[in-house]
Amino acid sequence: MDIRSTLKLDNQLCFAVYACSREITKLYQPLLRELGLTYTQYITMLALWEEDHVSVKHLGQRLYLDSGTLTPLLKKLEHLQLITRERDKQDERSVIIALTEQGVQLQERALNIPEKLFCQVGVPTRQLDALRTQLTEIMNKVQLIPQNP
Amino acid sequence: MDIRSTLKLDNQLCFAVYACSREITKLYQPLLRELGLTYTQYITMLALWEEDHVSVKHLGQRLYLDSGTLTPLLKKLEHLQLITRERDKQDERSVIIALTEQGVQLQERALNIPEKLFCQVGVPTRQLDALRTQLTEIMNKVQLIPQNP
DNA sequence: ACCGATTCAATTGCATGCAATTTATTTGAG
DNA sequence: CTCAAATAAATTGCATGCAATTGAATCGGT
Repeated sequence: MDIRSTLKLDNQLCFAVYACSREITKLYQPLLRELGLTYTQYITMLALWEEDHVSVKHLGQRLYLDSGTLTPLLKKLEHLQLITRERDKQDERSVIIALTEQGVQLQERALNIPEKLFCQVGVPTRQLDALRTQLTEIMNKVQLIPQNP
Repeated sequence: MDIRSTLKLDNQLCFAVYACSREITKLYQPLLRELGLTYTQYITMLALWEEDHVSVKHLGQRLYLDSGTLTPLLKKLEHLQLITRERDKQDERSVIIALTEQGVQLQERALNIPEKLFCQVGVPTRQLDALRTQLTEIMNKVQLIPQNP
């Protein structure tokens, strides 16, 4: 087999994941626009609806995002009055993120989003679950790889 | 089942794809740094190594990127002397991207990247191929969904 | 208690992504 | 042929992502 075929775009898992991620994000846009959220803001709200009153660090570990991305994003959500940001009294280094009443209530308007997406894409649940499981497995493998530092 | 469980982060295929994409990109970073390329620049070079002398529009369709992203990125690759950008003589609206000699030769130094990544992640080829196939299927389904305009 | 190492969030700088608009060029209906 | 519509790239503006650095607070060994 030609060694160059290993560099073909359609043979790259990385490209399939990368392109798929962006296309899926675009699919969410019109639904999220109704909530006044961007995709990353939506993902952040998902995490907070599951677990409220968490530190920026904890949120970052959950979302695989660092403070460089989260700090401005959380300031935006604060400005939208969906969350509050307060220094942890026990450890002033940490900032605790908490949902406001508006933030809690927004979940009601988000409840039908997964169903709408599912209907649009039209792929069986079993297949979606299998895909998600495999991606999670890859994630876990990648996590174990020692990084440079 | 609790309807709210459909909003759980770990149940979202979108989040799995989104997070996995970013983690995989990070895995490429140290290898691409040796070539002096960013991840998106690398993906663009992959497309050009397969098919040279293509328009920005064609490249965009291949990579699922628009001119807003590609124009500055291609200018950067031009500055790195890996490609040239020239107006199409037959249709002055188009810009034709072509590899320079340096751009062609860079492929040699990229040939071992897929193998290195494969060894790092340690997931069987069969599984990676299956994953890629499923992602491609989702991509195709998503492509068929009529967009707002 | 002290102080160097560590931790956490914020900041800075750079590179995407993409919607929306603009500019230049081409197309095509009449 | 002519001009409005369509097309391609570039530009603008905004929102990420993330590496690297900074600043404030805490930890921990002595």
